[in-house]
Amino acid sequence: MPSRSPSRRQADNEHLRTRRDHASELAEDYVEAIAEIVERTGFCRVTDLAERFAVSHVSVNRAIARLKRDGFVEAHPYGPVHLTASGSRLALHSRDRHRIVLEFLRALGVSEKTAALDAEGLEHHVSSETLRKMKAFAVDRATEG
Amino acid sequence: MPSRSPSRRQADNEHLRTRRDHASELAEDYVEAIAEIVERTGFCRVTDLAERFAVSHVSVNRAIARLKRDGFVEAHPYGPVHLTASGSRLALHSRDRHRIVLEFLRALGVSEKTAALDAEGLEHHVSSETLRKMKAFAVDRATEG
DNA sequence: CAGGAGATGTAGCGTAAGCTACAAGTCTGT
DNA sequence: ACAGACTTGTAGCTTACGCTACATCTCCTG
Ligand SMILES: [Mn+2]
Ligand SMILES: [Mn+2]
Ligand SMILES: [Mn+2]
Ligand SMILES: [Mn+2]
Repeated sequence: MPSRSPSRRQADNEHLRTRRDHASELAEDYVEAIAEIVERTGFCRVTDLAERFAVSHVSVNRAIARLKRDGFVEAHPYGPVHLTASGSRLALHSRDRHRIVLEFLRALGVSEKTAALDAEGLEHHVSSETLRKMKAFAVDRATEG
Repeated sequence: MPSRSPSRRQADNEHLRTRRDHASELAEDYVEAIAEIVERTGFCRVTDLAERFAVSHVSVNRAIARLKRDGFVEAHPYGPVHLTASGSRLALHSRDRHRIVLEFLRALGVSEKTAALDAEGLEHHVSSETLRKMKAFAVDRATEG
């Protein structure tokens, strides 16, 4: 008789993939936010991030500690938060992807507010293959009618 | 001078929305899996779920405890897992949404394997508005060329 | 050059999810 | 009917990421 559950390579497990996406999500959102805040205001403080993410400053502190540990940011007590080279690269990558997903949703006809809300979660689960398709679609809709 | 950060309603915070999406994600995926396994094999055991999600049976046990607590499943020691009425409703809803997202990715031209991988994470961040657009797009591509 | 407001840090807590190791139940074939 | 294989349960650990309460620092303003 056939086995109840045919074996499949781990790499093909969708849930594993999703858990991995989530493991890198916080770092991606933080470096993206830090880059944006620095650009806009000159420097990024704990409070800015707390407001951005709608969490307490304590949660931000702990997140920053993890980002430091992972080499994405540099920060000293009572000082502003800076991106490392690695953090900057990740920020650029994340921002690009975020923009493409957002543009794509707009091109699909989703309202501005909904697009912004959905994109924040969606972006972390979009593979490079899907991202390419989204980009092509958005560009298509922009050039043609 | 203008405040460094213009105030915004909490409901508009994208990260808050994303965190809420994640809070309901496990329940959605579990009831969806339970419904599918019951349909296919007649009943759903702890082991089936452990394999499906690629986690240990311990993680499944704890997840089932939470699902019980939240009224989505009924289960007794050493017995199979059943969906409650509430759990069945959630399963149907989740399965519909999952299918639409998957169909949509296919219609976009994403490969079968990638579509399956991406859909598992994406589905939880798709608002009803975006889902409608995705459905329309998929249907469009199916009927026309 | 004090206050005091606001920002930051720390202690301690909670829940969700993951794990290994071990204990105990169930079920099947001989 | 029972041995062994498989399944399920439990104890105890870990990390991520939320929180409140309280302590401390910084920086502006009178
Ligand atoms: Mn995001
Ligand atoms: Mn997600
Ligand atoms: Mn699903
Ligand atoms: Mn899913």
